[in-house]
Amino acid sequence: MDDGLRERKKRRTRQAIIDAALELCELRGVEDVTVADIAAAAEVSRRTFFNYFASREEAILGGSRARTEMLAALVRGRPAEESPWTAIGRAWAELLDTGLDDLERDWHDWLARARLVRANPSLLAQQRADFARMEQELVAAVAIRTGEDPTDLGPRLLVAAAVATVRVAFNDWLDGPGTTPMGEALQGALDHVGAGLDRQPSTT
Amino acid sequence: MDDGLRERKKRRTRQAIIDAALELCELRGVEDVTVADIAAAAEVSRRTFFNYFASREEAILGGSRARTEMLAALVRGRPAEESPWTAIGRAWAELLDTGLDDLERDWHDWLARARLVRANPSLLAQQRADFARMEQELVAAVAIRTGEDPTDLGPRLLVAAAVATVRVAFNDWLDGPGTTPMGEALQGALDHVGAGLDRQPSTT
DNA sequence: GTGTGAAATTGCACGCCGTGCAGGTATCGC
DNA sequence: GCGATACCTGCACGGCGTGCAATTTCACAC
Repeated sequence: MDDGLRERKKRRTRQAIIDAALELCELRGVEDVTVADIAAAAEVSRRTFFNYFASREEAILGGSRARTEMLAALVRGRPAEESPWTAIGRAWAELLDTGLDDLERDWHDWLARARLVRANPSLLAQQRADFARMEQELVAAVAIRTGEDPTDLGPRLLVAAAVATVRVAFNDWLDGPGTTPMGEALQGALDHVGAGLDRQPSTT
Repeated sequence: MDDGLRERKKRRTRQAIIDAALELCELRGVEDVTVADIAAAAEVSRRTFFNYFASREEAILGGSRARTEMLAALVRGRPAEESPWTAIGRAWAELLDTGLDDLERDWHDWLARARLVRANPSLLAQQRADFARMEQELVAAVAIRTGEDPTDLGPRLLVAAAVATVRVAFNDWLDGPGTTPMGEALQGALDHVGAGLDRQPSTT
């Protein structure tokens, strides 16, 4: 993992910026936090902030890339006999179980960020960009599983529908009382959509 | 339609800004066009530009709101016996046929903007915001059709999948040779996804 | 046509964002 | 130790988006 002093310092600085951004936003509201504020709280210069993140929003939503890559890896690791749709659902379950839930703080921060986005539309663009990246990663992962080309329409449609489903289910879960585990909500939505959507309500 | 001099002037100004933005971007590239440039080309002050559009990107992608509302209206107008999924597909076909195709210039500009977005990722955020708005409008329209609540999970999942499908199919069509009409490409993708995605490739 | 109120346009100023550049500082490999 | 290299920092700059007050333009009644 390249554990020189240099790399460790960089990781610490990066995390300090992410933490400072989240904390300040929770404390004072997203709109009242400037890059200069975050940089000061993380004890770096404003210029250094931009060496780590391309925008204020990227720092606030920080770390989504790592989670996305983990999800893609989990999809690639699912048994080959699972359909792509099922594999994506199971991979999400794995991510929620092992990737986040035992790291208490990660899970807490994740929820905090999700609530920030819901409360503040100015972060929506960044979140959608994150979802777009997730889509790309998952298309690649699915294409490897099925032997298709990542530029084929099939896997792209499948993954786009899956990501859209997860996004809606996730937001719905956030609005709810939070009594049922999120994994179940996700799985339910994926089952619902995966079974086909072109049904008359009356034929149900 | 409120045809005072005032309103007509406002519409003309708005359209002048949209046209100037698109033309300058096609001519010099999106990154080399500032708000001041657009304002000058449209013969308004920079400040007035911001009275009409909240951002540079909004002007470049201008007019998407009107199309979205037309699409929602078409969905509401589809026969009640059509499933929501089918209704969305048919509404899109109608929009492509009557809403755009006979207005030659609209269609041309629409394609130009789509190519701008593909060539320049800085516009992606705005395009995604437009799709998000479309999702909201369509959820409302579908909920009216089915008598469901717009906050229910069902219509939101259905519409999210439909919009994602349209987005992917549209981008795929843009990359292709353009020989087959776009309406067919859209319909094919919607049929594919609507039939259900949780299938093993081998069972096809 | 003329006055009056409402609405739109404009210029100005401001704070913030994101980036290129140049010089200083810390780390690495040897 | 000691260059080479990567990183941090301050500075300056252009561009964005907005509040504000002055000014122009339009609508409407008389």
